[in-house]
Amino acid sequence: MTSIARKAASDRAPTSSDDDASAGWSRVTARDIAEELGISISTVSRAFTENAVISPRTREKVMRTAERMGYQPNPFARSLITRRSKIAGIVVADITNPFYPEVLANLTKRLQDTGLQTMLFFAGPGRKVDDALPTLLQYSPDVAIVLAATMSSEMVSACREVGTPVVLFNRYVPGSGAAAVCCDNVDGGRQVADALANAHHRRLAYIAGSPDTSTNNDRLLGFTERCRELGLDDPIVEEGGSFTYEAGSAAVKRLLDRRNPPDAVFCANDIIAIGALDAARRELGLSVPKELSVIGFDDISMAAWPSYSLTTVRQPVNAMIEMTIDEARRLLAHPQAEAEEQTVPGRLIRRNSARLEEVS
Amino acid sequence: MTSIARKAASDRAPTSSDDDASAGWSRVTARDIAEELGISISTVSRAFTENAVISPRTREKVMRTAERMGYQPNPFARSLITRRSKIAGIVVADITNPFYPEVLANLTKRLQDTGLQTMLFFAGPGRKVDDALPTLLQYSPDVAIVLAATMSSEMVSACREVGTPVVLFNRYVPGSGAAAVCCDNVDGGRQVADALANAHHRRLAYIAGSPDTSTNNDRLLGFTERCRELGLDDPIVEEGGSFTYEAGSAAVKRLLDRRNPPDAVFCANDIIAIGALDAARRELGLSVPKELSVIGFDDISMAAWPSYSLTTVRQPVNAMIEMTIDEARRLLAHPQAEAEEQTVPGRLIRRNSARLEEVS
DNA sequence: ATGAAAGCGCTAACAA
DNA sequence: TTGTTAGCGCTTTCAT
Repeated sequence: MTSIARKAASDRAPTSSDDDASAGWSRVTARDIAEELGISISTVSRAFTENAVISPRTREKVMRTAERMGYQPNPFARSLITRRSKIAGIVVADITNPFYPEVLANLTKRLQDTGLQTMLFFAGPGRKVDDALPTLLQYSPDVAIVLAATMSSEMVSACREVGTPVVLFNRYVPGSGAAAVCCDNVDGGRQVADALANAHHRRLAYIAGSPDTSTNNDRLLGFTERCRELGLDDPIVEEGGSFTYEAGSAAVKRLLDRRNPPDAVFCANDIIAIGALDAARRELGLSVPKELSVIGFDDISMAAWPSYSLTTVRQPVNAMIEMTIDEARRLLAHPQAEAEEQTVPGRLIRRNSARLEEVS
Repeated sequence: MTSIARKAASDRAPTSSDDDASAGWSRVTARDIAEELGISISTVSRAFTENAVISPRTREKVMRTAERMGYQPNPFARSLITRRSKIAGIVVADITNPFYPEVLANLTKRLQDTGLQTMLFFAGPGRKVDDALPTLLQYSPDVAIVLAATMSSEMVSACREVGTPVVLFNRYVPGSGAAAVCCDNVDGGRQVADALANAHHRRLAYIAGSPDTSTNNDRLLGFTERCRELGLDDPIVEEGGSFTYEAGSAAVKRLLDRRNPPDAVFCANDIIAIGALDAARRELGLSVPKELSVIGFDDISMAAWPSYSLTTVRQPVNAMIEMTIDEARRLLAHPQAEAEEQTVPGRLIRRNSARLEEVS
């Protein structure tokens, strides 16, 4: 059967049966282009391969007919051979924090710029990251990027064993073998302590987010550490339980219900801070920042909204994304390279939710 | 060369050269399982194929060794033959509106429940949906889902021609051949007009979002339509220009700057409404809802925050997601079926940003 | 119920 | 510079 006959046969419309579940129409393949041009399939392939030995003229010819006939190489067939899928698997845990949609969007865009497409997986309540990974690994992505979540060291090893490096974004698991890109959360906590101390706040509090997350712990660590260095009392730590508005709102009420309430609260992230700020103002009738200073972490776009004007530690998202991509590419190029845990400093953005000294 | 030898050869660790760019280690294949068990590759395949003729005992045996050896079928090789990728391509345009991250998350989860993995593409400023589609189509997804964006009819046809049905979420393009799932935006607008009229508001305004979006136009259409039916003046239409906080904030200021300012504004979505509400309260010193009623659309989680307590039309997100999935499956099963444009009614959620009559 | 063989669409040696 | 050949890992007739 000639290929044209084959094509015609498969080109026929699906049967008229309403139950027809045919997968649709046949696509244009390299073979079609080859036949159209009277050249070999390999040559067509070469036209689409960078650095392949092929005369510019033939390549040009191939590209034009490909364009005309609507041919695009089949990435599945290709990756079967090249053993590179050109796919990045992204696992997202917490999409309710507005910080992450933006990261996801920009990360995906930048990945796409470097020729990697994104397969998306959600972890979250009832869906552990570890559970999502077998499915992810089926697609042998060239890299797995995990946003705001951790995974077991065993899973990281499993990934590397099948050749998929893992990059954690905004989390780290020391000794796991996973690369990690984080804002310097410890330093961020310290910056806040410094700023608050300078402005003569003396009763400091910290509203925690999800326990056992490196972001939460490190921000608190730096904050406490610096308070001690400055000879201040340890901050009161109020467990929020999660990185949510409600957590912040409830926690600040408990905090201000104490005999000796704080005059400044540092919150584990912006959403908590906004919840705290709203509750302080509207439910407790406090004036912010006059009676209470509130500081967050992340600098999500809401933080700049006039009604919040939240003082916060800005995470250098774009830099972090670039580092993530660089690390991914590095690990891809050198599979047995050591995974690096990298950190970028954040910067305190002074707005109007905290009474701070003017910076000179 | 025996396959064991082949395997051993490819199993060797990458060379020690630091420049080594090998793609990693070889994975377990069906062949490995077959050899381990002394059966044929076909049988291994059958064990993983639902409704395949295979004895329960063999299947069980295969599954166990697969588990033990860490074998999972390669979806690329599989889809090369089956001509089904088990992939859903999702195109997202506007991730800054908090409505969509949640949709994306839940949609992806539900898709995954039905056995479809998600490939993610971002459109947006400078990246038209139409531009993202060729890449998307390369992966021959079983369905393309477009969130909050439109595409050209030609592109829709191109998709269907290669067997990929398109489902638009929260947009529609009549006559394009794309299926669509929307909240009933016209009806939502009408509900708002009714509620406002009942509460004796007389000077109504609408703050528009992105022009030329069906969501924006239909909400306004229903609102205006119903105002006329009720014998009210046409609402003042203030162009916001986009579905953003800043747009809402700026628009409401212009609106209240008029000689004869409105006593109620209906906003094209919640983010606009929140921007309007903040500006009205904090920049113009108005009391909401006493001096101005503000109503939004979507019911994002922020709308319920105490400081906003936004009255809004709730989109039945989960229902819409189910409909999207159902439509996708239907189109998949019957490739030549007519694409349907479906609509679900929204519901007005009465909170405290609008002065409305009590409902009986 | 199972195996052998063909081939999905492509790339990568190897020849020519 | 190009064509030929041999698969990548899998599913699917067709025999058995």
